[in-house]
Amino acid sequence: MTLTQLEYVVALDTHRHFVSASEKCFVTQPTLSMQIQKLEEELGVKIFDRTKQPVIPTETGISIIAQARVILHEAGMIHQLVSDQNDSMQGELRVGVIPTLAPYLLPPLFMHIRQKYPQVNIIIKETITKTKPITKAKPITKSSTITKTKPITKTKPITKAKPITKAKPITITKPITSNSSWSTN
Amino acid sequence: MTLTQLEYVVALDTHRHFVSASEKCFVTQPTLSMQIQKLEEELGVKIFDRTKQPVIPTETGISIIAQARVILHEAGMIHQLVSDQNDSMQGELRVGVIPTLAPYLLPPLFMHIRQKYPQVNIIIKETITKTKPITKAKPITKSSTITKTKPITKTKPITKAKPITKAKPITITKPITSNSSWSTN
DNA sequence: TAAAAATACTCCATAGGTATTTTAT
DNA sequence: ATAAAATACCTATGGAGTATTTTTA
Repeated sequence: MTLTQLEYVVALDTHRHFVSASEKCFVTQPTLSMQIQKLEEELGVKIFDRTKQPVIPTETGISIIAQARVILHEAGMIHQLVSDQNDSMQGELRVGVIPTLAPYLLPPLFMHIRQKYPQVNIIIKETITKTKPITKAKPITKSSTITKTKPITKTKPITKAKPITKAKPITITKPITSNSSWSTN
Repeated sequence: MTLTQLEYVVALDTHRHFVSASEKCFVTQPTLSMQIQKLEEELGVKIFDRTKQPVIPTETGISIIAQARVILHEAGMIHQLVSDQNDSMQGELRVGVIPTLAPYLLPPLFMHIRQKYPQVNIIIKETITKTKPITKAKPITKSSTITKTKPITKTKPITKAKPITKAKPITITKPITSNSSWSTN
């Protein structure tokens, strides 16, 4: 059993026609035909009744197709899950610190946040104790829209602090996208 | 993304060790290693932190593994589903009919039931109108335990009725079993 | 220095394609 | 007669193996 086979089954159920289904899957009719045959053979059940026109799912076929949809959906969630994890933390994080502590507190915090949530823009405000120490920040939203944030390049306090050594470069790893239905990309 | 890859991921999470995991999957260490790398590459995320000993899942890895388990479970349900459909109807079906109608009613009914629910043992009782026409039958249970039923061979009324022609042989189609975790066989 | 994981290659099983035949409208 | 699905055959991608190197305890 392959995710691809399940895709084909769902496509065929949707179109009830081998040629149209195969086109939607960007493969040829024999390919789709063969893969469905293979799955049927593996499961030991006919999924579609080809004697009818248009093709119609069998009794068991109906439940198999339903389950196939579930699986493909769950499979798609994996991609979803990854991009969520990448994008979930984005926005501004405004931090106020008193100058004395800044060099000690900020660098490790910074490194950690930059690595884990590269889309979070940290804004430091050094203040003295009397003024309101922490500015109310814009909420960090879970969003997939790319809100352009200014890159974190040499904010004042950082330059004063101990230089961040061995900071791993923030690599933008783009997943290899495919146009399959269970891929969310 | 492959179901196999997800299997490997789950296995590695379980054993936290490439060699042991690969053994449980009946493949070699490089094979498992490669497939996990491929998946990581496709998703654009490291799933496991190999710098630690034993290997531990990354932040995102944890959620991916959880989802992988869901998918494999749902995939296993397909096999489950098929055997359910085959085995769900089993037991005895006692039918009482008056002799006059028997030849007309029984053959088509019989064929249908034998084809669809081969594990159902049909027991016919021909009676005259006065006696209780339908014997209370044992409930047809949904069970996976194989209760040995007497094969349907030449029950009285059938021989009298019009011979069942073109009855498709009840083929026991055994799916090609594999010992993978998402296969229920 | 032993293990554990990654690489390098080789092989072959099979997904996929092209051409054609068979089977239904 | 025509469209649809199956079959035959070929190609090539990639899953899996063996051998080896790199790497971490």
